[in-house]
Amino acid sequence: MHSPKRKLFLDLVRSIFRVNGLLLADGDRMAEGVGLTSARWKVIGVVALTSAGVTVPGIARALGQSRQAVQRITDVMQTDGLVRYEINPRHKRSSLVQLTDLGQQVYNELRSVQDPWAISHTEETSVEELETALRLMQRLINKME
Amino acid sequence: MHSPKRKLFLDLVRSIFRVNGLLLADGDRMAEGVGLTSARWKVIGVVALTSAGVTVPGIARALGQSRQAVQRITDVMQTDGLVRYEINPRHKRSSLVQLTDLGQQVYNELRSVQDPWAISHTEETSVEELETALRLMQRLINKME
DNA sequence: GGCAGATTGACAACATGCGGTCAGAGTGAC
DNA sequence: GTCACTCTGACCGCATGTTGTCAATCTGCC
Repeated sequence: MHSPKRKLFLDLVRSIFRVNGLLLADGDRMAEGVGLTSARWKVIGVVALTSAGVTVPGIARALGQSRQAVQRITDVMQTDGLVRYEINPRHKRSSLVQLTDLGQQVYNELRSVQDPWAISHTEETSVEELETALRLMQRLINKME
Repeated sequence: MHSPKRKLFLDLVRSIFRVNGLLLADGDRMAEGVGLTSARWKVIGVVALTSAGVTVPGIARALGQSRQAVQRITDVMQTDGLVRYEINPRHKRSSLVQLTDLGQQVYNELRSVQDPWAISHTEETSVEELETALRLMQRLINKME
């Protein structure tokens, strides 16, 4: 059976692999100026949005990654002074990750680069297209996770 | 300025990261039965489509990856008897990668698992949605690469 | 209180991707 | 032919992600 959807979907899968790689490369270039990497601005984005602090496994769940991978990133970011670990009143071993002043400053700088980048990549794309694509992706996520 | 596109796009980016990870996990599960990994069926797919044989850098360009990454995969696949290197009449050092009989057989098995998987993930999605998403992704690829 | 099961941190092994570098091989302009 | 440039294979180091395991901690149920 020659389903046109099958080919379309596999082409889409290949394009996702490709865009993923290009986004990481683009992200690294953008983050370079502020001393970050793609992996770190993924993490810093989650931390910045939660003023109360977040545990490492919490970040991992938000990103859909393993807690071990996130732990390694946050450990390095602590060494670099971007985040600090605070005592978690609700868990003796699992501390809360919070941005330091430096971390907040870096996040602000990141935003000042990231926002124009995001906008420039959507100039030729309508809101409807973006919504359609996003819905499709979220449907896939729900199916697969 | 609070562009709704900005947030939509960043949400889309996050979903791409997530789907990429889930696809690799799904791919590994699927490929497990036939003794492959995600990285290998990406490569085997390119090789299978070119009966004349392809060079390693050619596969890398097709996948948008570094030739070093592909080289390592094909070296392992040669050891496992899935591909063989043939003399390239047009280049003394860069040989052509071709599927062995075993490789062709594994590719067929892969297809028999991959096709139903692809179709099952598009049941609730229209051709138009798939085309819109694919166009959007390809536009991004052109912008970024 | 006590116990089973889930969560977490720490550590390890491993796969996959990137970039850099070097020397050998092709290519094109002159 | 020669020279500059590009492409290629073979290394290397490194970042990021996965999984597995173990012990400590938390949580919910009895």
